[in-house]
Amino acid sequence: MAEALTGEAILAATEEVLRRYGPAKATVVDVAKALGVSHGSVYRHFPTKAALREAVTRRWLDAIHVEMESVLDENATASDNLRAWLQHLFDKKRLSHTDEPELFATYKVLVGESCVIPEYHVGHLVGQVARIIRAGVDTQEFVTDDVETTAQAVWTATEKFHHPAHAQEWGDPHIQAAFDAVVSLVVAGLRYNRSPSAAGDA
Amino acid sequence: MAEALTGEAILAATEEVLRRYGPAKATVVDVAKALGVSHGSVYRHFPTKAALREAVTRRWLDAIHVEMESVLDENATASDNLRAWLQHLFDKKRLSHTDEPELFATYKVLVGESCVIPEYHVGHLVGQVARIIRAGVDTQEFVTDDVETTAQAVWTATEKFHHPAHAQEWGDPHIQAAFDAVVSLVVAGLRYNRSPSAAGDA
DNA sequence: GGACTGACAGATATTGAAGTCTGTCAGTCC
DNA sequence: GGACTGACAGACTTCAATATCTGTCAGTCC
Repeated sequence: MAEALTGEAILAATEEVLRRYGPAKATVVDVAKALGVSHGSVYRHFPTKAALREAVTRRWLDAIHVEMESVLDENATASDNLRAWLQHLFDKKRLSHTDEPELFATYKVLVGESCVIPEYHVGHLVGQVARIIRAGVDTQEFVTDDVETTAQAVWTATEKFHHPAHAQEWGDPHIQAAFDAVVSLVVAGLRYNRSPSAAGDA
Repeated sequence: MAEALTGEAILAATEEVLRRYGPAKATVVDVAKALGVSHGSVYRHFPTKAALREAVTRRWLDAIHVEMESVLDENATASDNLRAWLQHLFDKKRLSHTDEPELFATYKVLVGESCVIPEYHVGHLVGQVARIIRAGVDTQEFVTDDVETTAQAVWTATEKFHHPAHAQEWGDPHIQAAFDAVVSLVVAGLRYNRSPSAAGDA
């Protein structure tokens, strides 16, 4: 034998095969062929094709999580951090969509195949938003009585700029202006946000 | 002959046929059959099948526009009006989605077939949001230097609660809490919103 | 003579037979 | 004896033949 077949090698080969053939055409046999083994061997490391695809997707999302982490600047205001973080996420997704539309479509399909993967991804990123907001609350730049709920609200309010269902709208020439308007509205809201129950009063 | 074939009668028959067979199966021949005429007659009133479907969709959206108009209360605060208006729109779409999923899917397909129809619908509703915001600015309840842009931002920030691409998430038991959190954030932002260009300062 | 019909051509959708893929497992090989 | 192979069954896709639909228009009928 050449070298032991590892899960990592299979993941790399799967990524390459997905890149080349797309999610609809990529088969387990293609992955095995790229590795020079029979497809039965792939099933010794991953129980199903779905599990293999999910592992590839998770690896890809983890890289995004690490990159987003690096955008945060401890010396900046919470508003600036939030704005920069949201802008970075938007730019990343938008560029990926315009520059490598097939790869973007591939990962869109992969993420959509599972229920747990989007939860994992969104949960992680909302956690990062919550940390930005909590820092803002600590410096009294932001006001909120429930950081988690507010972070989720910020995520939801900016959905158009990160949810792949809206990707086709990212080509609109006015999209950056729309982003700025929403983020300004949201940041203004964070400066004096109220709990839902106390929302009706003056 | 029984009675003159009118455009209105054709629209009603088309709606019924779409309801019965769904957008994929409904044919012009079905519509003609329902009216007891040949399909050639339908083409005397509508140039193409697409035009016929678009006319049905527009009639349906116009009814929604009228209904949304009626939600506004001149004596309420702008915040209450905005909240009630968004809630009414959300409830309407959510109930339609859960109670008549096939009809909802039908109109989702019809709206998606055209580019001009969504623009028409969104343009009209954002106009109503703009009127609510303008009233709030007049009473000094809201602050903004560009009502149109801000109305668009409110629409975009609440996209999750009216865009059909998010319909499957409307069944989530926490969706109303998410709605309340986003609307509270947005309303707080309207009370002291800033223009995008002035957003970076303290 | 103007509203309507129905046969028609080209485009689109359906169907089922043939081919491919997934996941398994008894057997091979070091 | 444990990693790997490759033939296999059943599920899923393709593809091409067949059927249906759209849009037209010459002709019918009050």
